[in-house]
Amino acid sequence: MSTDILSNKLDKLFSSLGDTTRRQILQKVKTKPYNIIKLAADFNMSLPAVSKHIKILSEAGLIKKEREGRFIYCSYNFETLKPAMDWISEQHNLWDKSFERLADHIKNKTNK
Amino acid sequence: MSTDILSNKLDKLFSSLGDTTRRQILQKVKTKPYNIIKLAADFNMSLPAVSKHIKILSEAGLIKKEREGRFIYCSYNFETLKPAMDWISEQHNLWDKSFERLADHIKNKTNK
DNA sequence: CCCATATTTAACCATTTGGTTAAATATAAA
DNA sequence: TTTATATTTAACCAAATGGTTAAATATGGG
Repeated sequence: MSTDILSNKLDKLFSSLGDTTRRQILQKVKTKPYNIIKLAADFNMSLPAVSKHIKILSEAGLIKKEREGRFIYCSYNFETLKPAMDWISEQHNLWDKSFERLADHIKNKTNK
Repeated sequence: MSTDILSNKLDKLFSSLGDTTRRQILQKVKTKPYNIIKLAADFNMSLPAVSKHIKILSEAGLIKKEREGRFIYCSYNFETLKPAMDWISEQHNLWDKSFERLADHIKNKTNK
């Protein structure tokens, strides 16, 4: 995957997570799928507002919508979080390396 | 920490990461501190634009600004990523183990 | 077919975001 | 003290965000 497409994915992923309501929606669908009306009932918010949040989560790839009759059930695509996890892990690796550098630096200093 | 303050922190944290330029800035300061002008030089963007991005990262807690004479150096607060990592790690039990290892690792580092 | 229900779209609004250029401020250097 | 340099603030702009209400569009059940 090219870097800019990944960037775009990460942009959508991280910014979709940057909203409390959306993280709460994900918490809700964590255990079982919900339809929009049931989801909206828990947030003091209009149906279209919730619908929009779900659209954003859906476009980020975090939830999957499946129609069953009149209802559309939203479920959690956990695996979509992986690139975000990877990105953060990568920062951690860099952190590790910075510690290593620091350690080397100190080691070199003390050896001289 | 109360839930809504944590929410607000996560909102800032995740949405500050939801921009390619800001993630690139973090990549830049990962190895060594940079001043704004040096940072801006690498992005085809005006100084005030970069300054604003840095303000956002700074308010999210991801970078620390320190003045040295005329320069302000930006460095990476890696440990600020922990709540984001924790949030993601809570999303799926399957991932818990690997994240716990990572979290413990970072916790040990930050506590020293 | 008609009706009720589930969801989305349209139109609107206020605020935020991400960029610009120009002016202001802070500090060091001469 | 004057001047140069580093950074921020001000003022502006277009587009995106997060919400609303009202209308439109499925879909299933009588």
